[in-house]
Amino acid sequence: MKLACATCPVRDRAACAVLNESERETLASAGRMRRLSRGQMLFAAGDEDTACATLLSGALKVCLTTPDGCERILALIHPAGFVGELFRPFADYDVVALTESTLCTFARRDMEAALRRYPALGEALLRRSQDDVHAARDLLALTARGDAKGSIAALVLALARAASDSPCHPARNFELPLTRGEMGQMLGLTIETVSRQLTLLEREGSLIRKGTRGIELVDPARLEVLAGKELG
Amino acid sequence: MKLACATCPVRDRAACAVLNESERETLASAGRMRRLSRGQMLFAAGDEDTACATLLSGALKVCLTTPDGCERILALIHPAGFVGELFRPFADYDVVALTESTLCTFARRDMEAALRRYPALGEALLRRSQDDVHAARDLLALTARGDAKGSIAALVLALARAASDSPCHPARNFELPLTRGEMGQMLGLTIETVSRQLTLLEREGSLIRKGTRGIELVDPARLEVLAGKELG
DNA sequence: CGTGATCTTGAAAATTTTCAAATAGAGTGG
DNA sequence: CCACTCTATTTGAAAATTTTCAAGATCACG
Repeated sequence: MKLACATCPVRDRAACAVLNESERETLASAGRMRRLSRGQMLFAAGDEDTACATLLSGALKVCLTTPDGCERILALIHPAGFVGELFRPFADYDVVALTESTLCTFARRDMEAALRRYPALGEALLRRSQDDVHAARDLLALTARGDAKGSIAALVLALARAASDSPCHPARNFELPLTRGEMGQMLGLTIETVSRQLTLLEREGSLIRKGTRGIELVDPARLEVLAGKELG
Repeated sequence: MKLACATCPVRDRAACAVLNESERETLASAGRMRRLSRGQMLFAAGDEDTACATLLSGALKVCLTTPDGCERILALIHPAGFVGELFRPFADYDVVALTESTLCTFARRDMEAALRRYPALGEALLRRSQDDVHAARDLLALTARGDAKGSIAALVLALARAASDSPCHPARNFELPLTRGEMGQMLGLTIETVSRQLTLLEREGSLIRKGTRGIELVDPARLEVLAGKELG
């Protein structure tokens, strides 16, 4: 499917926002729109013909599957996010849709060409890449602190922020895009530990579970304290 | 101190290697050489006049200090590595020398100007930034796997590779650039656990401790197995 | 309204942390 | 060069946390 930048929901937040109309048009002609349903894989680790993509709506996970079959989530991608690795012969990670998602994809060579043609695009991708470094480091700071409750609190807050329209304030009511198992994979905890900690947070009155995926934040401030103010 | 690119030890591996002689000369005139001894801080989190730097020799750690004073190491920087965040008003992390180190530093505005003037430099930094993403994700994959021995094994291997001249093979004998506490800060473990796991690895015959910091790899293959082949 | 997957909960087992000392090392000043 | 001191490391044992194993309970969906 052809791209429709005119109606693109992340038109002025995505990396390509730095391009002018005609530049954008040129780049768009090399791209293709794609729709994924939950669980569908966009790229697989080891793929040779790696591509890259901007996420328009939905959510993706970037994960590593170890030889023994256990999966670890390394990053979440939200709308306007860019995914795919330039300059590398193979993809290193799997990228999978967490929810119904739409994105526009580009062959890597087309993106690399555009990058050389439009220096501003390179700068935009550099900014975005540095944001990825931050995100990975924030997740790192969260993980393995020997404090499961704090990790879960921080993750819930981060997901609440991602679900919110306003950039800083967390949504009060939202749906978790992750299963318990996926939350565990992000934090290095088991499903059972995640479940138990959520139960504890509910008993304490910090949040209320609404069905399996729904969350209502009752006392975000307490979560902040538990989280130790980490994970922007 | 003025830069001496002609004798720079990372002259053709650092980001500035993409510049030609005259371009490099121009950039160099904006930079300053700096020498740090172990424990000295290059940047502190919250600094406003953030700068950036290329490491010529030695090693740096990038770390986050939580409000309650506990420190977490998010990345190690090795020679030819680039450190410092463009495009951000404040530094987010502390950067501290692990060993005697030399580096050349640039004011952020000078580097940003160079980046716009020399698109190839932007591409080089983008590559490097993507490498940082990988490094952070690899560390993430390592951390909090509920398997202290495997984490330590992988970290020792990674440090052995970093200490080696050849890019792929680990050094057989080398000095750890990190204290036990710092290793723990990287992996989310306590000093005692790190120490105990090293003792176990020695008892198993995987390695030999030589003094406090020295390591001889006796059975790297076994470490690989324990590590689960992670952390490039 | 089944049916399979996801989630919750319990209890025992394993691992890690904590607390407390003892040892080894590095650096300093005499 | 040595003794001294301060810091880092190792080790032990108890406490705390998390994982594992095992059932139930719930949910989503056809």
